[in-house]
Amino acid sequence: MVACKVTSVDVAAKAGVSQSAVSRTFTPGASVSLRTAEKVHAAATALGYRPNSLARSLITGKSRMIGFIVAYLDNQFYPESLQKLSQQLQAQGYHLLIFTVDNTQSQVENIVEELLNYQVDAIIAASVSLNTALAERCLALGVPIVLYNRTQDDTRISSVTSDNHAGGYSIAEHFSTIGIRRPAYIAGWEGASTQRDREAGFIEGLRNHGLELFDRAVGGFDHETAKQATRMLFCDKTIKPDGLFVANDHMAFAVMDVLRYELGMDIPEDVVVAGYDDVAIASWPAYDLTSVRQPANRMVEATVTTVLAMIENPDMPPQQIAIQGPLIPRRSTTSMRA
Amino acid sequence: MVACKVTSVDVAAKAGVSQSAVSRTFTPGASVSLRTAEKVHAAATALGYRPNSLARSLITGKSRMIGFIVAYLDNQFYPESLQKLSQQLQAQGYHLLIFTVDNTQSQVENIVEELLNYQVDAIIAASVSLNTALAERCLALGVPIVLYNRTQDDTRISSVTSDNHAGGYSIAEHFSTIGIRRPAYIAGWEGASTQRDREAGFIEGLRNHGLELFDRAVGGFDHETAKQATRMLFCDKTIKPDGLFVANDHMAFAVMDVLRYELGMDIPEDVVVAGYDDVAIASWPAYDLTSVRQPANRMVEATVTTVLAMIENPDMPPQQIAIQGPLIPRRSTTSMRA
DNA sequence: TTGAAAGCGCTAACAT
DNA sequence: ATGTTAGCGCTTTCAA
Repeated sequence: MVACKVTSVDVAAKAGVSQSAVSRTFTPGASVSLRTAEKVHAAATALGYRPNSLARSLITGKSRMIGFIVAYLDNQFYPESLQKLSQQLQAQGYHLLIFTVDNTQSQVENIVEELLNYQVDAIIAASVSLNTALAERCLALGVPIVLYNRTQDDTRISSVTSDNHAGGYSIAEHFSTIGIRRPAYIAGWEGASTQRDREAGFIEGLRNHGLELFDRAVGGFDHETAKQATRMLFCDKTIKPDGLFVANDHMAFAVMDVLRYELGMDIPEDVVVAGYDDVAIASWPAYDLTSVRQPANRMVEATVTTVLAMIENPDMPPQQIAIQGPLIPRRSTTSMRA
Repeated sequence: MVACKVTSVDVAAKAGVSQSAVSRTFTPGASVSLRTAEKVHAAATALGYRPNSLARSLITGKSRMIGFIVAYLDNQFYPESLQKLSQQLQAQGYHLLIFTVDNTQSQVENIVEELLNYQVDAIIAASVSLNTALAERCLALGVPIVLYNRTQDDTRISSVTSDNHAGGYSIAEHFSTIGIRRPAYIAGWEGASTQRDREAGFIEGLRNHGLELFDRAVGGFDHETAKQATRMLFCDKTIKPDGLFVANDHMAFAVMDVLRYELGMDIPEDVVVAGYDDVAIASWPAYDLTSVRQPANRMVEATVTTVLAMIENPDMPPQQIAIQGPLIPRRSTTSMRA
């Protein structure tokens, strides 16, 4: 019943109409009479015909595929974002072509070139930055590109993030309120704009509340590295931090594990811990981690809107969208003593 | 420097060769002289030319895209698998076109149709099953399909799983060894083959060790539902289970949270808990969960090998691969009393 | 090794 | 509303 390769010509023959009639039947908004459409549909169903998206794309110049570049799939924030993105784009008839990178710059370059070969209608780059040459190439080719959870100094590049500076600031404010005296910071990968902005906001917030950074270590957005960073901050120290802002939740969980299970410290009695992202695990009672929410829902919505708008209108000016997220105070910074 | 749409014709003109020469230069294994290739490459670089994958696919009938259907991206096992899959396929010049579903059967159907329109070279379906009609359509179209972490009764469908029956059995064995008397089970979504096999293995293992299932509830592979299931098993009960096998780790974490923080029970003193998958979080000290490892690495390797082999050779017989994974005993089932 | 020519399956003018 | 025709950018015979 189902043939191997059925083309619109086969359907046209069976339905007794022209090949273009078949094409029109499967083109939303084309002018076909009901009678013709019915005949075509009948023939198509009988033959098991489905239009070839690739051939269509070749002509229209639109593939309805969007390239998605992502590096840190072990950080729950990204699978969550990916799922929402995929769902929303799917609803609009777009699909994600996935490219994973290990975040080395050279790899990103090759990946983008390959992406462009696939004639993707746009690129969403999550958790990676593009060098200027690359960005310019996409711009020149007229392929819209939106950074997700990263910004670039180059303002011609659109981006969607949370307000990382404000988020870092609000943690400092919170630390000041609960009486932290020796605030420390565990940084993410230092090449990342999110890392930079969160730290800058935190430092500024501390300063404005009469505090200064007591210590700092680098966790590189990586679970293991974050553990090392924690040990550095606490082992063989006579004076230790009493508050820790960790650049993202993913690392904060590792940090809490080391503090509790290696160093035998109590959170929040001995040290308070705050993270960033508010991923699902943060609210699990085992961690109950104070965090700045990155509203994946709204960030994804903004990304979808921007990307689709840029596809529609290539002359749209680039957008730098920073979405405010609330501080979610939880037990990791809430002493029971009070 | 970089034009908007550069075709092989432009490059040919600039290089002073025929368009086919350009095509050959970019076709691995085609016969081109070094001199021609150099001229072409120079012209291509100058113009910023990149071959159009879509046009190529239209002719070759190979898109080098593989459709990936996935439902449970909040269960860490899937992002982890997705990342590995993407990396390995990328290394072979393939890329994943993502389709997310919320696991309603009707949605899967539409999705597969759409996938086929994109002329994907194969389909990998993670955590979903296909009805027979759908499977037959793919088979008839010659599109290889591999189920990942699911099996189907229809043996014409290839699949890669862990040995779920053996895994469930090994948990029962372990429970027997540590002296569990009232083993209970929290099931996943009951339509899933993994759920069915894990439970069957568990029950059989219990029976062979002189035990029988004390109680059972359904968690549907969902965090919240699993919490409810736990409450059902423990609230208002005079006799409670002393050992809990939860159909996957993702649910087991929710179960442990309820036991500890809602019901004030100690794990493993009051009740032991075991999961399945051995996702990263299982080894975090906050949970330290006994689990059956699903070796994502080897499962992905098997999947890639199978998929690529089927693309190469359409007549390859279907494979049902079940990969053995060890039981990883951790503190959640290891009493300190001993 | 190279170029000319014929399509891959479809859309989009253009006529009718 | 429908059929005819000309490509989209490329690969692949076929001759040379």
